[in-house]
Amino acid sequence: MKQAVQKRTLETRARLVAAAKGLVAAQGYVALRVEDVVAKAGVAKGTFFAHFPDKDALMDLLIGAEIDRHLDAIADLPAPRDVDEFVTVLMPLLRFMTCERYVFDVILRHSGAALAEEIGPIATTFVRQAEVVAAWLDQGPFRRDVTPDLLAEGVQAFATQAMALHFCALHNAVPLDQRLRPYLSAWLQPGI
Amino acid sequence: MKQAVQKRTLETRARLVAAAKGLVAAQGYVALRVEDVVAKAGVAKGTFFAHFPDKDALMDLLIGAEIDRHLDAIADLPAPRDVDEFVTVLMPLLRFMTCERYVFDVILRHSGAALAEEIGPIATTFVRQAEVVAAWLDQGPFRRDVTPDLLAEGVQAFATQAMALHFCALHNAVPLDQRLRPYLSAWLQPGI
DNA sequence: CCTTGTAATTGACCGTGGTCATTAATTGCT
DNA sequence: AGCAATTAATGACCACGGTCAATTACAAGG
Repeated sequence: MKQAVQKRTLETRARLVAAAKGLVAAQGYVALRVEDVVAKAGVAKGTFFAHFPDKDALMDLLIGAEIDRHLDAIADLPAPRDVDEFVTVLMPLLRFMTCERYVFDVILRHSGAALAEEIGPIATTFVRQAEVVAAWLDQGPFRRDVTPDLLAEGVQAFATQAMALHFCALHNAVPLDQRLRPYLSAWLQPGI
Repeated sequence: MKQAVQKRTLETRARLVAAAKGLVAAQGYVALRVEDVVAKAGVAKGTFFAHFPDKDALMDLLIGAEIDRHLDAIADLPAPRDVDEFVTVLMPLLRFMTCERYVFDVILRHSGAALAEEIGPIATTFVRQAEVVAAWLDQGPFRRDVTPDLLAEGVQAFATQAMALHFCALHNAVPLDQRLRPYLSAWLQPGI
């Protein structure tokens, strides 16, 4: 006896999303409160959680949509001919991803990876880890070729890395693209 | 009229940390509640926040300490001679970092980077992004050599990437080390 | 040993995300 | 239209991190 989804349901959901978008446009993502969303949408709090498992799911939706818009703008472009072009094309997307610390955190949480920040104990351990690793690499035999998929994953890894470092107090003097370029040069064009 | 730090202060802090460690050992990191910590330490809730800016700071401390222990075990070892050894040596640390999803999130937050997960809207955009990038890379002129520091940063980026993917429902069938090896091969030994 | 200034502690209180038993609206069926 | 079954909406309630004005413990000077 499965019933079709009610029109009312879609309307409510649309009102919630619209309200959320309005509030985000006005005050940014961090400041978004579920209570404000339901108030603006004119529904009860419980209703929100009947439509979204939690607040993060709404954020996922909103931010995901925005990322999609950027990808739409990128997808049709001709393939970049070098790293500089590559980075340039990617920048608008990366700038959105780093428009707010909170946004980046949400993206991390809903994606899956990370690197070096403030200067708490964990950050310190990362610095140490970097030193240890660097010492190893200084004396090992290393370096040749791979698949596009693997390369693409690598680009994501380095982009994430660059963005993460961008939020680190000690490093955010360097602009994001300047941070990313050497990574991508080394990854995409080793030995040049 | 600056006064020396009181012995009482150190004791209280030590009791808080000890209580927290005990609770973590018993129930893991996610389940840790500030109220439980103060109860076990025998102090009021406010006291906790006189010693730590927030709960995350405590987590930072606990997890950072654990990471340090792993680095201690690693630092004195002879430099690994190939990627396999490299990965093997790194694994205990990475396994700790991924022992709980929550732990990995805390590390991400206190470090700074990320990649591909569950399969919400954002994850979808990451897949798309990967496709777009892959298509580009398929036809561009790429590849050669760099500094140890940059290499170390790359290792961190790929490790994070691998860990992040490890939490992704679609990918966690592959063991972490198997995921990491191709990354590091490609990054450390391009063209081989 | 009191006094006085500072540091440490307390716990009632708040904000905000999330739950759930109850109530209201819809739909399908006859 | 009337009835039952299902789905949507409600809002009082809870959990838990975090705050802060008030209180207590401490240390130094007289």
